[in-house]
Amino acid sequence: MPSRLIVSRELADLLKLLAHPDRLRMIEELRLGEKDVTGIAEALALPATRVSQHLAQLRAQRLVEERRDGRSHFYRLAHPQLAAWIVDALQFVDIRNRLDEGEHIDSVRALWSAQAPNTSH
Amino acid sequence: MPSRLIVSRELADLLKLLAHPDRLRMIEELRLGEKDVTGIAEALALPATRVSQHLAQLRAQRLVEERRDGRSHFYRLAHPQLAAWIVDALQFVDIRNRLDEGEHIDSVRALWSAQAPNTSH
DNA sequence: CCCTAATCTGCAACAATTCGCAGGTTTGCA
DNA sequence: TGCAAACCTGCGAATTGTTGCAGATTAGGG
Repeated sequence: MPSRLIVSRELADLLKLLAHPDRLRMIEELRLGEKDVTGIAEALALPATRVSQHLAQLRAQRLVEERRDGRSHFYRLAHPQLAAWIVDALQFVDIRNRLDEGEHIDSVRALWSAQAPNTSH
Repeated sequence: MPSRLIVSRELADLLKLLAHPDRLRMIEELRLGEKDVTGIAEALALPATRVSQHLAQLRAQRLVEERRDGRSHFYRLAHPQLAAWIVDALQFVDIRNRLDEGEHIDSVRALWSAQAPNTSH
């Protein structure tokens, strides 16, 4: 009965997929709704190719869903609660000597989930 | 204000640390209380050296705390709620064609958190 | 003091991930 | 049909992660 082993591998694969700064920001970016590749790339100041590669990975494990409209591909979170679950992880990051001195965990949490600083509109 | 970038990197580091089947099982193993290196190694059928290496990583990011008693080093979760948070991630793993057909998410969840099958006592 | 148990650390080989770039596909429009 | 916009995929080089093994450390017991 190696189910336990199997589950630990599945979980590890999921966490590995999430364990990249760009992908985390992308998920956070999709928190409020769908967005197309170019939109994500601009919001996060990343090359569109990289965003596309990340999206392919997220898509492969069904974390995002795609909708095509003309030449644009819109992506949305398959599980909207994923973003909230990720924010919950902040309680486990080691605060000492990380995050510039004086920053409080709650302010960081608020900032992370805050609306992006409107790169364009 | 690159705080957002910094936070995404911190989160990614944390998830990267968790994204290993052995380490996930170790954390689950510590869910109910402290255990020494040999105890963990036996319960999970892993070489003690590997367990020690994993523990060093978890320790470095303060996810586990150490207590020494004689020659044994007992480890415990720094944040007991971490184990529950990890179990929550099961809702995001893609079920199709993973987990042997017919297995239900709830049964997997129960199995994962169930007491280990007593390898020895 | 010496031996052993329990654990830790350093290192090298191997494996996996990341990322840019080149080239391909699909769609809209003239 | 031809062209350009928006995306996707394949590939190779550089980086990063994993793991066993050999050799320290630390502590208990003669």
